[in-house]
Amino acid sequence: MENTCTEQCSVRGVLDRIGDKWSILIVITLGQREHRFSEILRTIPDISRRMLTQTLRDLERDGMALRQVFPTRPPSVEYQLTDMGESLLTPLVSLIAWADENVARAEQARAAYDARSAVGASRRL
Amino acid sequence: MENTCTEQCSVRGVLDRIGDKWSILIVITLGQREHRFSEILRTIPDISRRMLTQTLRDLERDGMALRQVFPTRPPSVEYQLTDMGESLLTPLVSLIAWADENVARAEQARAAYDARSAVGASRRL
DNA sequence: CTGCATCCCCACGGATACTG
DNA sequence: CAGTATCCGTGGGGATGCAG
Repeated sequence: MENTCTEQCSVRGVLDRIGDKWSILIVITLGQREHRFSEILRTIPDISRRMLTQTLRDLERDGMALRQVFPTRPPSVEYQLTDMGESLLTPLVSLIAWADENVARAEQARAAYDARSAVGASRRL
Repeated sequence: MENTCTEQCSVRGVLDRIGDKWSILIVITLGQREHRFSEILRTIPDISRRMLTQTLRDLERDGMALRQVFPTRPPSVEYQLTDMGESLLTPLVSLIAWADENVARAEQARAAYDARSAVGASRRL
């Protein structure tokens, strides 16, 4: 099984779209229920309005999210996942599960590695 | 279920580590079998030696990959996944599967969206 | 409230050349 | 072969201000 384009291309395509800093967080947020613009802003405290708008547009463009404007005063906008967006939740949940199970181990590995490197560095002085 | 730290934190941690441009591709490559440095270089044609080294180091640091040096002339180095690295393959495969099933739909959605936008833009002239 | 425009910074990562 | 070192461009994304 050569991976030069079988797996690689599809993952890369997906990663280029949802592999950015915010897309997945937004998908997960909308996965819980529909949200208004400022609700997402509050749920993901460190995203800027600029990036939220932009990422939401991209998700909409890719058919992952739906944007629904209510002509109230002041106007309100609801965002929700499309079917495709919902379906992304499944693999995402696997990833989250993996993350929960492995963060600790990764952190230990990292600490151990850094400890080793520090020793090496001091030897080199 | 509030997500302000239940899901978000763990995903963010993972994403910050493997969400970069190359990590996942390398994990997938090593998932097929162990590889030497230049083998990976050939499998992922557009990665630079600089980034390959760096990403490999990070994966090693996080306990995802193993680095094994053979003192031959010239020296050779084998990289392989650790158990943790292997375990990441599972959620990754889900993601790849999702990607394969949905790239087409996403592309259509994107084209449709762009077509709509183009119309809107010309109306605005 | 929602969202677009502008300015600006910095770190991600490419190209290249050098070492063990 | 497997890196390391340096230099440098690009663009992702933050801050801010304005508009419907």
